[in-house]
Amino acid sequence: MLGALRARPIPLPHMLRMSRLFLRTLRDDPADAEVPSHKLLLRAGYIRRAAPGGYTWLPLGWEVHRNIERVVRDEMNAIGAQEVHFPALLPREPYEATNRWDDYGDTLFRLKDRRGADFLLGPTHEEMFTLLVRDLYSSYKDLPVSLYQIQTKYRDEARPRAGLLRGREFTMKDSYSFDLDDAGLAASYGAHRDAYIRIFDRLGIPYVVVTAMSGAMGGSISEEFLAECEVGEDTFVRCTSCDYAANTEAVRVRVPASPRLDVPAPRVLDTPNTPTIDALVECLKTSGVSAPHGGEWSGADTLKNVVVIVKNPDGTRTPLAVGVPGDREVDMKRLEAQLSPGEVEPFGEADFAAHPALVRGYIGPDVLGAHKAAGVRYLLDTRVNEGSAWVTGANTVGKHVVNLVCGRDFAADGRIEAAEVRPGDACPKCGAALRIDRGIEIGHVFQLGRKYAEALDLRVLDQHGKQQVVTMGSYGIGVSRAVAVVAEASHDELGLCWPREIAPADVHLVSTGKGNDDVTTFSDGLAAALEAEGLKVLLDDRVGVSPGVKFKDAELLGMPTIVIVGKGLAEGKVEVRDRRSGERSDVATDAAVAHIVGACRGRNR
RNA sequence: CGGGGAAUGGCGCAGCUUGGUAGCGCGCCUGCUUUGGGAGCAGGAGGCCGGGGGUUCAAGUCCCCCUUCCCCGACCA
Repeated sequence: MLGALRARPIPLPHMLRMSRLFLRTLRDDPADAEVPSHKLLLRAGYIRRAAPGGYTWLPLGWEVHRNIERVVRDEMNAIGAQEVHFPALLPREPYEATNRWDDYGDTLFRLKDRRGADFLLGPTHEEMFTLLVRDLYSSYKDLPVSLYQIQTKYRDEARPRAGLLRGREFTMKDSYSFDLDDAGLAASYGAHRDAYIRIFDRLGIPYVVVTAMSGAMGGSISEEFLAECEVGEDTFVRCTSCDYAANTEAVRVRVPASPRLDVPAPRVLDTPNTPTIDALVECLKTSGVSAPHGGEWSGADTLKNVVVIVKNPDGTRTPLAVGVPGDREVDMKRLEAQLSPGEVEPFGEADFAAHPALVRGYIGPDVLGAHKAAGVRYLLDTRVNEGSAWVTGANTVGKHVVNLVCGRDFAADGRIEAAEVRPGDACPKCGAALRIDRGIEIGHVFQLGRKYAEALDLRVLDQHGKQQVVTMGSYGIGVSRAVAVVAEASHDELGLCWPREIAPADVHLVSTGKGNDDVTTFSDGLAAALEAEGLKVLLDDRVGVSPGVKFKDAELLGMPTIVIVGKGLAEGKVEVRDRRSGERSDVATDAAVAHIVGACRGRNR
């Protein structure tokens, strides 16, 4: 009877034995995975989908996750931040006090307990941290302080996708700084920003720091760490000459002053069948009317007035007209970011019916503005600057106005950045051409200011015994997302290639032995010797699995160093391969430990 | 939330058009052979065909509803 029980070798402290590891790799790509990180993490047995937008971490995946946590903790502790841990299940009241119960919209996971009381699953924890500090601290002498946690966060995303890259449950490190004054906040912010740079460098993630909008969080100065990534969801601009980089939502266009052209008085033209900019331009070209700049008419000479509905958090709907150059689309993301927490919706049939002064395709500034005929607030894009001349709708079907000069012939209720940004546009900092790239947000730092402290009454006594509202910073890193981002940044056609800092093991030792031969004995001894040197070893000690399968698995799993003990042993050699470069070398058995340790310590990537 | 595709064993897929015993490859189990690039032979286990309603003598297959997944758009660590 006892003989029928499987032998259970006592594992060395860190040893991962594939014969016992809870792992099943897949030969084929899962059908519902699209992006490389999702496919590979699934195929290599790091994660498994358990719910819409929710993933189970298998042993190797969780190892990577913990390694990333370790790097994050290292660097957070190094700047003096202290770790705490809140519940993920939170009461409604604090979020009510800051209005985020409503402002967060449908993305907030709301639920009720058995008595019908409202709860939420935390999407971020500004409120809880603020309350915690308020409860315990009341003096300037207690500041500054920075607290952080590594927590499971919940967002009821409209569309979870791409595996770990955007789930509804994910792990985030969020930290919060508390300072007495703006200089202190700037220092805390700077410390976090520097720590983030060290963290992402250590994780081997290529990233760009871009200026960002603070969005629904409120606050002012804000930067995002974007991993450059083709499958990323953020679009950002970067200067081809200077160091300017910004999220497209946050780009602030600088338009040179318009030349003071001597533009004739405006006049109305018959422009039949010109509800679109293209049709209008064609019509102008054959109209005999010349453009104020003397050149040929183009879409850039037209002023397009787009009407949208702004849906406010309280449910009310306000129309808004935006004037942009006709050759550019309104970038709804940019627009919405500036109207936050309002949401932008298209102006529908019913809305046109409710505003008869708005003639679709021929809307002009004459009727736009809070106190004009249509009663619609009117904002002009930055590109429509003072003194510039335009062709625009005459508020009558088939008619447009030419030579309408901004400031001279029309005005708006204000300004807004609404027009799309395009590659080649001028950099707001140095004027060189901008390029546009995609990235995925892996970190976000911003100076929250006093919004939360005010809403939740976080004050301390200053040196003069006066109450001062504390100023806060908020800093996030997507930990689970980082796992996918590293996989995205670091793989090839064969599989994953983990940077050494976060790999589940330093060495993947492939033993082609049959269980009771020299190869097996040597492999076990080598693995133990490497462990004794402080390396983590994943030992493929499976018997009856062909070498080809083991090689494929080693490449798929992605440990930085692969050691093969097999037929070379007869000549006293083992093979050492670098997973990333593919570089391989035969090493004498008696030099193997030193060589492998050197390979693992010599480079850190 | 709009538009498009899909859901059949752990994974990849066929079967649906034309209703009638649920199949193939991989993986898994047993035995023998094999052992440096996802092995061979033989024998097995494993499936309320996403869920619910209908039509029918009979539904994986036809009809309706729901859920989930993927892709493209609107939103985020």
